[in-house]
Amino acid sequence: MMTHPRREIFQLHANLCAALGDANRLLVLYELARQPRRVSDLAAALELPQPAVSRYLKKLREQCLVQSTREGASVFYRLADPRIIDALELLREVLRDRVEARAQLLAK
Amino acid sequence: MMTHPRREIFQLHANLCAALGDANRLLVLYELARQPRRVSDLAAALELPQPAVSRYLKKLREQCLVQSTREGASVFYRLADPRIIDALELLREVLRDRVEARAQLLAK
DNA sequence: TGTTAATATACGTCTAATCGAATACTCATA
DNA sequence: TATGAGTATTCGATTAGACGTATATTAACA
Repeated sequence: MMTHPRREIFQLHANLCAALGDANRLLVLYELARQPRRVSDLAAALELPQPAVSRYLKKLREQCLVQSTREGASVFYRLADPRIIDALELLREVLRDRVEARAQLLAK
Repeated sequence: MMTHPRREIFQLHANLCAALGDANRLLVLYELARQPRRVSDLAAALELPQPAVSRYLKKLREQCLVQSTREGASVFYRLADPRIIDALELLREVLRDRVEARAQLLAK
């Protein structure tokens, strides 16, 4: 599978997008965009169980969307690249327009 | 589930991203960015079976990423919003830097 | 070295996504 | 209205993803 070199790039691209395709992982990314955080603080802030947050971070790490640095017993995570939020914001604009368009239709 | 209004938005946002999380759907989007196309032309250009392409288009349509207009027996699809490609290109840059960083490490 | 706090992983389960193949639908035209 | 081209959907099977819970790992420090 995926012998075509062009398709391989699209597969990597898709893997990156797929990592963004989960509401909780987006919450994690946006929280980290506000400020770097320890895993436990992240879990507390988002009101999510710690093992779940660790799993989200793992997937985000695998796609190089976040970076981690250990400090003593804790591990701090930060956003790997601000362009990630830029891209997400673009999509959110598209989403907003979509919702508005739907509202317009209903208002008619 | 998903009573929190903030989380609902993130869910919609995630659904949008998830629609981008498939290599073939990305191929479709980029092909449509080049020019609007009929389903069959799209299938031929991408060397993918037509029922598969229709399925990809369906999911993209559900997320308002593409628009369709019927013309006789054919259906033309076009990109719904150029910002989609902008967002994808941002992510592709992140991807490129990631690959380069990996290459740097290997070259050392 | 034993204990505790912090983080990561493993396991079992359940749901959702994907695919190929077959088929149904839609529209124009004879 | 029967036909054919173009498109969409269904079906069954397989695979991947997400979750909660339990447990393992790591590091600091008594």
